[in-house]
Amino acid sequence: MRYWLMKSEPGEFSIDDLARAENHIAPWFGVRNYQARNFMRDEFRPDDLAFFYHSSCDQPGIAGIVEISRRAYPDRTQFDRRSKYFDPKATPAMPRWFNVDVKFVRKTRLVPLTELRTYPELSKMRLLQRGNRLSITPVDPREWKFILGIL
DNA sequence: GCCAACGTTGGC
DNA sequence: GCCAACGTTGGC
Repeated sequence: MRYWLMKSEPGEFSIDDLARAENHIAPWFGVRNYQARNFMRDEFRPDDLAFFYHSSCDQPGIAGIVEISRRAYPDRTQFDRRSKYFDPKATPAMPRWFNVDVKFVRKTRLVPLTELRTYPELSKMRLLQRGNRLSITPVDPREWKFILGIL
């Protein structure tokens, strides 16, 4: 079982939106970065856990915990001409983008990015590395455990 | 709104 | 395959 961190702009999709979703499950669509895609497509497994991170907002930080509930499958927004995630080079026979389904586990207190940066235990965390923009990053089990301890 | 740091594109 | 130009992310 592995741990991850997944970024979402709460204006687009927040932890509360997931909590309100039917069965507490929603697709994590719209990832259009190859590295992030590869993590989801090749390494995500059902039962993996992830921090739900709110980005590009007033208070960026960890907002909740989710569980992967379905293995990667083609992201249907890539085929939708009206979607901002439309990709003309993708075809159903040769899909380019994938998403997983995530299930709401719980909300946490909002742990701000600025707070995360203060802990030496997290100094190696991928999220905190300079210039990191990846919307999906692995989380070391020790880092995961440490963060659970400060919630 | 700014801008650093990346990622992607496309000409050669 | 190189690399300049351009686009995007995301904190501030």
